[in-house]
Formats: sequence, structure tokens, C-alpha cells
Amino acid sequence: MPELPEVETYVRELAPELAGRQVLGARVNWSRTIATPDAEHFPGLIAGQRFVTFGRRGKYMLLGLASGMTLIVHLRMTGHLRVEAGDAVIDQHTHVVMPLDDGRLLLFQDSRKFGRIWLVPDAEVVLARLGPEPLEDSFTVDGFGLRLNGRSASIKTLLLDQSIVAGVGNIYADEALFRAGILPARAAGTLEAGEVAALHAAIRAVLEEGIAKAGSSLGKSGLQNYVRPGGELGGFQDEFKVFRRTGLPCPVCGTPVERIVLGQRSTHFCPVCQR
DNA sequence: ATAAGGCCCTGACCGC
DNA sequence: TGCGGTCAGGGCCTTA
Repeated sequence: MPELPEVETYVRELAPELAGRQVLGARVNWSRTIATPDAEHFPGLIAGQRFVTFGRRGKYMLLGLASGMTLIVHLRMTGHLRVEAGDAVIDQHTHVVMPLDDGRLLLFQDSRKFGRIWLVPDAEVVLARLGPEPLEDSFTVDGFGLRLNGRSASIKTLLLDQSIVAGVGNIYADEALFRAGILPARAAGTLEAGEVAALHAAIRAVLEEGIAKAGSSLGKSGLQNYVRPGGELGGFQDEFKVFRRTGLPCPVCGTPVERIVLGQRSTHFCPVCQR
């Protein structure tokens, strides 16, 4: 699943491909992909726009345009944004086709159709609910602790809440909780100060390691939820300690990794190393 | 305000 | 081999 490290990799690797390129127009094959404006008006509004800046906020890709507008892309589960040759085959999963001024095509593909695209004058309107960026100074131990204080929901559930901290998804939540030695089912408000600090540090560590490995590529047999824009796989899936390792030995103590469901999400942990 | 559950989607997988 | 049922899950929505 594209989470913060995967989206960061996307932005870094797409930037050199798109910098200075102009979009000539768009064909929308699945209208719900376009969140803002509506799919009918999107082609006219994107035509003539030129990419100048590249950023990320949480799991949102921010493609800044010379007009001052921002093309925002959220890949959700299975979205892919890639630049391909002008004669590339447009398959049934390609929901938006944007020809570029160099003859290539910017494609948005998404088999699950959960991904969304916005073209807006003010990106903040779309991003308003997001909590702090975990790798920036605005994400502090104290602020994190305040957000968890008094909450009865499980810490795992709150790590997935993008208003608590932006960019953490199911993979990095489980891996961060393992590294911090905290059981995912713990009520968030019961974490002690030392545990909050350990989790804060673990979140940063797993995200940074994820970025260094260009993200996590996983998928059931062949179908990858995430591949880098150029088609290569990420490498962080080989570093998982607990995620999707149910029944396999904990790399620290050898106890079989357990799986439970929290907040309707698969959750993996070591019952001995995590307390 | 918080917590819990449903919904959107489709490909992979499982059991019969 | 074919087929129906189940699972995966990010973010948003509704309900209590």
C-alpha cells in the first residue's frame, strides 16, 4: 500500500520526469477518480498547465503548477501514476490519460478505483484535516502525547488516523509498534511517557528506513499494490519484522507472530516483545 | 468529541 | 474447471 515512504519515492522519482513538462489535456475514463473539479471540467482546466514544483503531505502527492494551482494525487490502495511513451497501451485500469508536450503520456492507473485526483487553487483545502508531518520538527513527542491522552481507542487505530500523524498506514503502524515494544491493542491513553517517546522515535525510524529502501512492494502473487514510477520494486518488504508474518518467528525472540483485527485492519505483533 | 461500523472497488484466493 | 464467497484496506460517511 502506498504510505508515506512510497509516496515520497513517487514524488522524488517523478519530479525529474515531469519538471517543466506541460499537460496538453486529459481523457477521464472513470469519472469518480477526479474529486475536484468534476470530471467534466477537469480536462479543460488541466490543459496548458506546467509542472514546476513537487512535494508531499502525508500520503498526498502535490504537483505544483506554474499557474499556482496544485494537482493533488492520492494513490490509496492500488493507484499508480506513471509517465509512459505516447504509444503505450491504455488498459482497463487506466482511468486518466494526460498527454504531455514531449509526446509522452502521464497515466493514472488504479485497479481498485479508490485513488483520487484534485486540481485546486489552494491545496490546503484538501489537506486541512491532516496532523503533523512525522519527519518534520512539527511532530513532537509532547504534541503526540497530547493527541493520545485520554483516548480509549487502540494505539494501532490512532496511528492510522491521519489527523494524529500524517502518512502512517497499516504497514508502518505495525512495524513502528513492534520496534517500540508496544502492543497494538493497548488503549492509546494508557501509554506511559517513555512509551510515547519510544513510539515517536520508532515511527520516524521505520518511515526513514522505508524511504531509504524506496518503499514496500507487496502483493498477492504477481500483482503489486506499489511499484516505483519506473517499474522497479521497493525493498522495505524484506525488512518487515511482523507485518504479514503471521505464524513466522519473531526476529527477536522467535515467538510466532500473531494477527488480530483492530479498526477493521489486519494487525501483526509479537506477543512477547510487545507489552 | 469519540468510537465503531459501513461503504467504495476488484483481483486473488479458498473450498466445494 | 467452474463458481460463489471472502478478504484486502485508506479515507470518508453515518450512527450512537
